Amino acid sequence: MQKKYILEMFPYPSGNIHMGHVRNYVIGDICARYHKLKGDEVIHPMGWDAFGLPAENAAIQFNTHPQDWTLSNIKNMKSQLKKLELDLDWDKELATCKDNYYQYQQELFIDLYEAGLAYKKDAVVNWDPEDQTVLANEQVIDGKGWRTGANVEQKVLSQWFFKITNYAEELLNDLDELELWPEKVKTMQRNWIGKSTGAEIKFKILSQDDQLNIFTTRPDTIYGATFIALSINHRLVSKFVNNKEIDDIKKSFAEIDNEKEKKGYLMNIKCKHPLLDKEIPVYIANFVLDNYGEGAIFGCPAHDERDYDFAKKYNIPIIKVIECEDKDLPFTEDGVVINSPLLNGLKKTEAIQKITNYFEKKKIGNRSINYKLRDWGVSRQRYWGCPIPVIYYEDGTFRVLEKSELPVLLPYDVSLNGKGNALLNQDSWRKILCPKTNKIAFRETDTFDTFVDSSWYYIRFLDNKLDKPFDKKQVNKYLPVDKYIGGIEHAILHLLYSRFFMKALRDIYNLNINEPFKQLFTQGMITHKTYKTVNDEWIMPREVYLNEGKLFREKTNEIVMEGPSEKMSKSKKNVIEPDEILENYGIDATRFFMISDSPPDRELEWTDEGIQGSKNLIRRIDKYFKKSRTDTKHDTNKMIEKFVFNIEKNILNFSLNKCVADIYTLFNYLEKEKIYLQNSDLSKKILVCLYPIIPSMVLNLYMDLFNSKNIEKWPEINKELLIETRINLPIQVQGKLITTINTEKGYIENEILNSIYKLDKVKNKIQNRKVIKVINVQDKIINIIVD
RNA sequence: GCGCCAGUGGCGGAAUGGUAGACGCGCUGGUCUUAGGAACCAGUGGGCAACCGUGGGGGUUCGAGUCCCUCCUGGCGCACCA
Repeated sequence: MQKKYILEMFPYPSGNIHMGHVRNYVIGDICARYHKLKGDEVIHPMGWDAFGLPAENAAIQFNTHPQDWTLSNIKNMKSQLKKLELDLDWDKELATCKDNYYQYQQELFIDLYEAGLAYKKDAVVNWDPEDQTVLANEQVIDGKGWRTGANVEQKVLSQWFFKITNYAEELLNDLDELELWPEKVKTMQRNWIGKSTGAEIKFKILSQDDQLNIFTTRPDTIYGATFIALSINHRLVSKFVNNKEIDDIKKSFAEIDNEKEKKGYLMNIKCKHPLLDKEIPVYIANFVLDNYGEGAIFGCPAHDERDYDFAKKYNIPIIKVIECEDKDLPFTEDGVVINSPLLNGLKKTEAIQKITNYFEKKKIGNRSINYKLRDWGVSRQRYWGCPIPVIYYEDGTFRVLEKSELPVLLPYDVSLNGKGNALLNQDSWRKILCPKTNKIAFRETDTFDTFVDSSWYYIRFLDNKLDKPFDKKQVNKYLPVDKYIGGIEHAILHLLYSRFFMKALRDIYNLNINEPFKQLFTQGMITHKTYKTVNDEWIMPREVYLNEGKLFREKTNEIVMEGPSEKMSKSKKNVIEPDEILENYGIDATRFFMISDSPPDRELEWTDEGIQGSKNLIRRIDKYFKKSRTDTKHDTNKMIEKFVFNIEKNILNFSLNKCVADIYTLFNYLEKEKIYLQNSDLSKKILVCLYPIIPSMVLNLYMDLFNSKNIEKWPEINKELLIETRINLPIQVQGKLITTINTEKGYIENEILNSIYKLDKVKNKIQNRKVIKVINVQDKIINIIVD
């Protein structure tokens, strides 16, 4: 028996499922049911990504407790999922907020710490002022918090980090082996990891016993270096500039739009050019990133756009070291090196090689690889998360707890006021007597980023009752997840963190698994038309009615304007509630529509006509099987074999919209020819194929027709039946279609040509021109070329 | 700016280099009547036609929606990454 681990991204228990969940889980459910019919050992679990801020916010707003709020949401959403009749392994259910999940996460943290993959350091971090917590780099989008949209501030805090950078190279390289991942997601991850190769060059600081390390991808332009620029947070800035000045500079940077304007301050130190007898000025500049390389650059204005802008503004010399016209400056393309004693006449790649070798020989630099990827900051200053199992002593030292001291349970009795971390004020929980040292100690009050929770839940699903995080044998047997289905919004965050976790756990536990998700499928969003009144008020689609070609709002009769179809959102009032749809159209029609109108990886527009069409088809199928059997001369074996073949192929490719087309085609044919199969074996075959898609009605029909609810195995395909013996052969003249003829496969070219030449359409086309060539692609096409 | 993906009827979308538009929605005409959010039948890329049609222009090929070059448009992602 083959194992198939089919997983949909588990939901955050916000209260209600939405149509996006429905689409996601229906796609997964179709796969899971198909594989079960094939006789595979299917794992198809579901759980809850249950820690996180909305619970705290809701608790304050509704005067409840995050735990109560979360658990009641889970209860409600579970009952909604049950209504969708998903074939899930509910005995594997887990919720990350329960101690039988998160205590094992604390164990994993201890493992990571001992393996050197978790560490604590002071760091400049992204602070979300609205959520009052730190965010990882991945969670800051365009300078704003990914959840709140608030402008992120920079703060220095002592934080826990996971050493994801240790795996940068592997995370990058292994993307190549993920053949069943969308190229788009892989590209995004590659960009995020951001590998660049180049050199690190040492610049001596004149009349100081200190030096600068500068990373560059263009060591070939070193002779054109005319300035150095540092980030305001660079080590040497605090060494040579006093705090007041630093603050002033920071303020001046804060006042301008740093993306549009370049600003710099000349420092009173100078560097020596590594190859020339020349002094280079050092600036503090707003455009130097402090978290890339060492936060320092050398500027070669002639061949870099930023450096050029900066040099123009501050009258810094511009020295050409690659041959080009003055008007082309800054010239960033490949060219012949000039003004560079060691490199003149070389092209870019040769020059890079030569100069880097020279640096290494002279010990003034070396080859270097840089990644944009930073270590993952996992501390969050929030109550509703997994406690980090660490204690601090009064002298400022800390100790990571031992596994025997776990679990560190989250206290229930806290007072939440929305200001800061509630755990900080819980001295009864926070303050302990350390059993090892008998000293007073304080628990870590930061909790884990919830992305830590979701980085290993697919492992815990394998056995949610185990008294350790997971069982090695089971992991080796059942991972990776064969099909992982979810939204593309997790392309970087969750999917990169999970890949890191899998690799880290592999190394710690000596597992055989390199990648957590063998195949990734990203389903598209569901969109719906939006409507607004002339006063810019969003209104619900169901309030709108059409009269004489114009749209009006019910009750008020205001004129309504139709907007574009957009992602369903409460603020735009274009949301469709799953519960309502299930009630009005039924489970099968709802499932059907989820796969009908678009390929699953593209947007699906919600339309009333669409869901109604699905319902009509359901009714039609039902009626079809209830018609009494007719004797017929038709041989439907071939037709149905083809149907089985197509459905199988299309389920395996996630081309579920084509399954819908296959179903229509089949029933169109059967009804047109009035072939009613009722309780025959052929009916059985059809129903088995329909079962993954519309299980509810298939079960009922199966019961009616065969007096059983045991759906048979997926039919073996008889390949001989798929072979067509007659074909419609297209006939072309000069590559253009003239006609088609119906003929036996395996015709003899000369024979068939004789009859083709007699066809009026062909004769008219050829007239008395000479046939110079005939291209016969056997059983495919015949193309006659005349002069 | 860089990267990725896409552009096919009124709309959603099908097409291993070999009959473009499967299938659905919508629309048109008709049938039926238990007047329905129903069902059934016929039609539906453009053009009177020869023919023309897959964003535009080139190319490869007997043959291009599909491959190559180039441009345009749209979406997504990244973005002062040294």
